[in-house]
Amino acid sequence: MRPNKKDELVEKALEVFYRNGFHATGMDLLVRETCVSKTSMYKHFRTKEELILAALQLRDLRFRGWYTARVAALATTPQDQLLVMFDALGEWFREDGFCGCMFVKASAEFQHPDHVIHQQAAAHKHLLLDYVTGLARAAGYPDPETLARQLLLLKEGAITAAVMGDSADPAGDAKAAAAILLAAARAVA
Amino acid sequence: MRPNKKDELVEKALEVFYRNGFHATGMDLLVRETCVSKTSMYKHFRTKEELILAALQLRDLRFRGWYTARVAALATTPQDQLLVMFDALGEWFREDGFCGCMFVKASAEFQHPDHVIHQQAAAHKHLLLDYVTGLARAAGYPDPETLARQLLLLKEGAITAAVMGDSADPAGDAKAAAAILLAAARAVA
DNA sequence: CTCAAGATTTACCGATCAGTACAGTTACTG
DNA sequence: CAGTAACTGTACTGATCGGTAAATCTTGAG
Repeated sequence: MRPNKKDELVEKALEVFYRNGFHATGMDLLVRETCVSKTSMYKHFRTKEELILAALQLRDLRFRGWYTARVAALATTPQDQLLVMFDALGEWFREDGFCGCMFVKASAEFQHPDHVIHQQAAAHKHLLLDYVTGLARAAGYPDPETLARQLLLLKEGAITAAVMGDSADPAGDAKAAAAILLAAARAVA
Repeated sequence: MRPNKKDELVEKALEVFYRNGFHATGMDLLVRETCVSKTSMYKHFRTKEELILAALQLRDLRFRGWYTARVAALATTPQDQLLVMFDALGEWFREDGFCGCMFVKASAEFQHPDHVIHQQAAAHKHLLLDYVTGLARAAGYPDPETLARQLLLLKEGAITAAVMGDSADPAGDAKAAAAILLAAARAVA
């Protein structure tokens, strides 16, 4: 049971779950794609649910890492970062293989709020909210909590729009709206 | 084959799919819940996919009917309706048994953009966009298309937030943000 | 080399999946 | 009443679901 083997399994599972969905992906398929036997798979993860949770955790770390780094690269001041977070979003939308937010999909497939998977998905969103709230506070806005929640509404809405194809440039729409909200929030200060 | 029997089946399927998910709901369960034999079920709908499409169509008609009626009841002018659409949204969130947008969930479970179910889900969102664009145009805003797209970002984001529990009152946050966007759009005119 | 301990594979479990063959039942026609 | 056409219920199909028992292979110690 090499420790890196387990990571490979999670990696592959993440990819397949993201592309295929959770219920629609059977353990047999995962076993086939990872070139590992079923028993070995179940040695690493006692249930499918455990594997899903591991995949979501990896996704959370990776996405938040990429996203915050990208935002930091695109702008230096918290004020500007609140805007370029929508540019980073647009880059994500245009990536090959983009098909929505894994956590939204997870909570859609495991709907019950008490379900572990649903809660882990919600936790990811909460961490993102904390991140944006921190930016808003650092930028000196009054009521950074409300501002962050509203910016996240735009972000989540843009993801949905990107998946459902309502708009040619959902991230751009969101960024324009965000600029208005930011200006208005600043005026109140 | 009474015509109303088919409607009952769609009705029940809609409820179970909404509560349980699509892949997670087997035809056996639906047959059990509708008190109809499997053969009869497959007489009305040749495949599960056909049943899902019928359920989505009913949901589309019903939700848009309810939503536009509720908005019309809460305000008379298009200008005010663009705001109270978020009050109606909040009422929906607080309904018993609310568990997100059926079309978002459908497109999450049937991800491929070419899939019939995905497209039918996208069509619903497009009809809603047309509705809001119409309101924005009637209210006399310049660039009603962009304004409508941005308001819908807030609406979709609020739905996600309501499902994932980021916020105590996502509809209220969205309404406040919408008010700012509306004022800014008016100022440009 | 021998031999035990751990990891891996094969083959399988009962349950459930979407979908169907066929016999039985009903209801309308003459 | 007989005949028939439409409908319904039972019982089943092969495939796949998540998960496992027992056999096989690998490995390191003595």
